[in-house]
Amino acid sequence: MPAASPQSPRPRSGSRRDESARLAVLHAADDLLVEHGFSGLTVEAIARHAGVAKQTIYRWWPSKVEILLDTLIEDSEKRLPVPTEQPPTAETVRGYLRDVERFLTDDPAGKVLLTLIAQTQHDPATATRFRERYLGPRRDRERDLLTRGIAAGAFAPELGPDATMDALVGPIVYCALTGASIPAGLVDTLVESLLRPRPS
Amino acid sequence: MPAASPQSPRPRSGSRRDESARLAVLHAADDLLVEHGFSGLTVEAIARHAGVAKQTIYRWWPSKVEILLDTLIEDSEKRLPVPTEQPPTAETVRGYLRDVERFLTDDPAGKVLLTLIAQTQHDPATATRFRERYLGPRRDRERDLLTRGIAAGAFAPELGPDATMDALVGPIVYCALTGASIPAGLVDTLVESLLRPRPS
Amino acid sequence: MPAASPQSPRPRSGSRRDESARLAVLHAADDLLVEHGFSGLTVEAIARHAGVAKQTIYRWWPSKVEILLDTLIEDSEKRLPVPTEQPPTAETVRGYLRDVERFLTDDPAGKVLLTLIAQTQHDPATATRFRERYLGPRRDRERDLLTRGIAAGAFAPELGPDATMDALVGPIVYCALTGASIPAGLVDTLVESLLRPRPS
Amino acid sequence: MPAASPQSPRPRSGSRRDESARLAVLHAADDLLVEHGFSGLTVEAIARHAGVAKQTIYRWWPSKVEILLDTLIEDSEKRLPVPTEQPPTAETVRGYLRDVERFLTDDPAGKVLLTLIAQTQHDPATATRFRERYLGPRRDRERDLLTRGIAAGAFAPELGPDATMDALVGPIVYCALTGASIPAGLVDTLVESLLRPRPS
DNA sequence: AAGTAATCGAGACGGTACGTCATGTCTTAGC
DNA sequence: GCTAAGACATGACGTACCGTCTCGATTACTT
Repeated sequence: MPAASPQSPRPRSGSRRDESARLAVLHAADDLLVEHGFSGLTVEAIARHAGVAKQTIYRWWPSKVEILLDTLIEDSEKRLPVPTEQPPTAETVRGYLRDVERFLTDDPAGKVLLTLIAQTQHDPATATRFRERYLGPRRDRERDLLTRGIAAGAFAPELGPDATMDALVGPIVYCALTGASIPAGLVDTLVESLLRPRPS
Repeated sequence: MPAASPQSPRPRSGSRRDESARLAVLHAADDLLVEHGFSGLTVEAIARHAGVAKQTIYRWWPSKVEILLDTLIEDSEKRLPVPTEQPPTAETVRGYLRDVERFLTDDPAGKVLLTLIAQTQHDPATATRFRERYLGPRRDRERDLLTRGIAAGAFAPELGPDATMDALVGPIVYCALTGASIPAGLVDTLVESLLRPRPS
Repeated sequence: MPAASPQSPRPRSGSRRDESARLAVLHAADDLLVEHGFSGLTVEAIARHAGVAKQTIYRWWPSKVEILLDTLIEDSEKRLPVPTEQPPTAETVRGYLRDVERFLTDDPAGKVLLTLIAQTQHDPATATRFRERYLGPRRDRERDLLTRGIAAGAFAPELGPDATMDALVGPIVYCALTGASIPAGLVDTLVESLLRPRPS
Repeated sequence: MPAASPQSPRPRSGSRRDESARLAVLHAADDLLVEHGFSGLTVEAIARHAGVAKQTIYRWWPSKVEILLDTLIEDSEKRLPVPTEQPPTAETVRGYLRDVERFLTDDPAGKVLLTLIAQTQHDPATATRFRERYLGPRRDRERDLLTRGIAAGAFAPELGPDATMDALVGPIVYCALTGASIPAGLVDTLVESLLRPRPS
């Protein structure tokens, strides 16, 4: 559904930031990315699609990457939360990895994530912002998850928490990036082999 | 080193394809990618840098992605060959993974590989060509490597050869993509945990 | 003198059409035509010379021919008006023909006229536009001039007004096109022979 | 009819100039001019159309204008000869003017003539060559025609022979250039008014 | 008869200009 | 003060021709 419908034009806002314009932009960006890919995601197209002036976009976002970061952060807070159970078990981690798998393959927001990972390769500024606003904070919570599990004796990975997380998530992201379907049993085997759960 | 020096103009070749022009383009593309990133990699810049007419590029390459594919294929044949030892051992695979690590972190051609993986997320045509020309053939040889090792009893992974390869390579690529340094011990642990080498 | 001097950049105009850009383009086109001929009159050169973006030209003019038409119409309204005296005499027509002669040989805008006549031979679309915007309206006023003179009994041409006008103007244009100087007495003889003035 | 038919390729010529290639080029130029106008008359199109290599054209003609000059000269020698009757009468001149009218309006070669007149406005080199090779020689014969008629007492123009010729031919060319049909009675009136034939 | 030279087709080459598109900055005018 | 609208300079896109060049085959003059 297009963000801007002709029959109900968004009322002009006046002097404070227009929340409906903000949402229209985020949704338009999402729609365009899914429909036409990153190449079709031009600022002009977003503006047209959102029924918003280009300048309104440039006023609030320094680049279209930041728009995508905004949508990604909002969406993945909701649909890919890092588990906070106390204490976490191997099953907790396994569930999270399955969520990551589902997010990357089925959720439109997963496409945003993959697109941003891709864009970090093309532009160092994107890389920095992506780490600062998404990867870093998420990794903090992931690290905490593993650390608490280890402390509770739920599992005992050979590697440190960060390296373990890379080893667990890396294959899933890699399959998603290369367009391969995630092999059945991959997540289970990764958890068994790398996390080394302790029998409860 | 620039491919075209003003004082010694490349001799016009005549009616057959000009090999020196081809090399100048490949080197210019490589240089520009490393120096200025993918955004600085415009066809016009390549042409300027290589001392070549734009049309010469469009005559032989349908897009700048194909230029990068050409450089990647030539470079990774030379500097990242899939081992062909008979029979392969766990050590063979470990060595290959270390080569992948080195290729991605130290070799300029590694940047080309990461860039192309990224570009596949932005453009489906690139994804197809990248799989056809690079990923597919390489994966065939990698699968063969694992299959032969399993047959020889050198290792016994839980997963099938393709999934095992994804699980081994995925973390390395993921770290490279996110700009993280590859954790010490990662390769060793992956091999031990996922490949499950048999004592010889 | 170039239309755009670096030390005094044209102020950006904003959301309405930039009149100074329009004039800069018209003058640049004129200058380039006179200095370098029609071959030197590329859109890129006009843009460079006028200190204007190519897109600004394409936004307002569908082709460089329309630019020339604009300059021609503005200039020939000013410097080659069709006489409107009431009633016109043979002397009025003779004066107009001398103005045509002077316009074609001495005025820079005359070169624009000759260039456009030439371009109509190369491009049917130009021919149509040239007739619609220049030749037609002018011929209407010329026809009116002759018709009024005939009605007033000032002259009595054998041919109809249009044919008479062709017979009077044709030789002047032909000489200008072939680069020949207009022969002395040509205008007088044409008026005497073809217009057949009545003694007052 | 195309100059080069696929089923009967022109035999390669060998060491002397290939007459059939020359004719193929001239015909292709003519065809392309008539069909697609001067803009469609590119050297590459001529070469393609004539089944000839571009270099073959550049070997023998310095520019496409010279190709057109060649066709024009050959055609107008045949189909628009300057009368050589001794002595010429007013009727001779009238007949020649009618031939000019027919040539410009009905003959494909007339389009070549108009195109070249046009091109002289765009390129001074063309102007020079056109005068040297076409206009000059033809005017010499036209001048001779009038001079002989005057000497024989057949007519007595007010103006000199050159100016008279301009006054006679100018209107016809002007009408042809502007795409107007030549008005009925124009030629007759021009002859009567400007040539002033003497009763025999 | 062999060697030389000129011609031909084909087409690659370094260029210039084309007309289109998206970028990010700016101004105007309405709310 | 924010908005929609949109003009603007910039610069890359991919295409079409330009005029020069080199190739290998073909043919005719020269010795």
